[in-house]
Amino acid sequence: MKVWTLDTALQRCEWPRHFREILSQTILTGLIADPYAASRLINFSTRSALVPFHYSLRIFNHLHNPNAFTWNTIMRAHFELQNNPHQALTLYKLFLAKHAKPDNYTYPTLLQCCAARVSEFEGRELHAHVVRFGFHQDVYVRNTLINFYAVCGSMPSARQVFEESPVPDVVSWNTVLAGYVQAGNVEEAERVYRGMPERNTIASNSMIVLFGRKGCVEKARRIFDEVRGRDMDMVSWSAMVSCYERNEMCEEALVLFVEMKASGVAVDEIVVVSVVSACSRILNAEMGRLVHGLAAKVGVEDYVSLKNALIHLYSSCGEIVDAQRIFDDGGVLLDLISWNSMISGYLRCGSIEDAEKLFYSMPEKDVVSWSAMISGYAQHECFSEALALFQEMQLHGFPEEK
DNA sequence: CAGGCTACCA
Repeated sequence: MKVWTLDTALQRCEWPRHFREILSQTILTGLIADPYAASRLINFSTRSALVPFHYSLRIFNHLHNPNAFTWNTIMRAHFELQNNPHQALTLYKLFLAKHAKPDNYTYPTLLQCCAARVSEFEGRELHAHVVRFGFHQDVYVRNTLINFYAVCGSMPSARQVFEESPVPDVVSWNTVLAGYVQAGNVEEAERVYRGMPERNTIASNSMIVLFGRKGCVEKARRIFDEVRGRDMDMVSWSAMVSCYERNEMCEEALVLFVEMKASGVAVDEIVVVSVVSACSRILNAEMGRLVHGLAAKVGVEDYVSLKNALIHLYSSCGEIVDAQRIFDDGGVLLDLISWNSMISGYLRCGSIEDAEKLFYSMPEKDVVSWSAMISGYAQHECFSEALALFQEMQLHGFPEEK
């Protein structure tokens, strides 16, 4: 069996049984000992829904000399597929212990793991490894480093990596800009934006978001109109709609959304959430209902944030039955926010008992759940209940934010 | 053979 035969077989693999046959052929012919062939196999198995993750792991554990590609693949699978960045970093330690040589694809994955864990210490250590192994000139590595530092709130370090880039590309610029946007640093963000060799949609969208968060609606709109002349995308529209909504300019948000639809841009769940929120603010259940219908038409009804926005909308408009229907039909799609929204909704409508029932049957509560219930009691002049619950909260406690 | 940046909610 040759590697190209293996590749062809994998391309045609459609069933778990096929995969097991291919695997046994690879082992029987001894091809599995070829690191390149093994890497093809692992790459396929981690990406394919046909192969359970633990099965891929078992294959990996039996390989004698996996190459960097294979290690990268299995580390990335832990992060992206298993949502376990910690395990990816643990594997990296094993990787080094086996004296395997990392390549230029190794660090982007690992730095993303550190960013996901907001683990500044580990990331700085990786940065040192990047330099030691000579990958600090790689623009992908640099860009993930910039992003990592930005996520950890270390903009000076992010800036330094950026400044020291021999050849920053458009993603480098966008990443450092996004860092300042996330930090809410208007001055530096504007400086970076102005200093860019050329404007691009992603950078402009970031600026719209930043100005929206800072209440500079006119500035946001100016950027939006600039982008409009070049190339705008769904994100530009969503960012501008959200900017209006956040700054309580709900009419403008709705008008822009209508314009967006008319322009033929696809409507997705994210912009719909902003529009539903705008309807909540102005207590316009009828408009919200239309948007709800549109969401169903474009097939984004199951999106949990949309359900939450709709629960909020209907319960704010006194249409508690509609809110309740969304909650009751939500099933496993619901999250903590859904529960909190439904409890607040009941309380707004004066259904203290329904709120209580839900509160006590919650799978888990956070600080919002407790304070919603406590202030709900207080607003309905159930002062002794409010006080009792407050004391219970202090005894019980709640999990701290992440 | 694969990797980096932008939009939403209580």
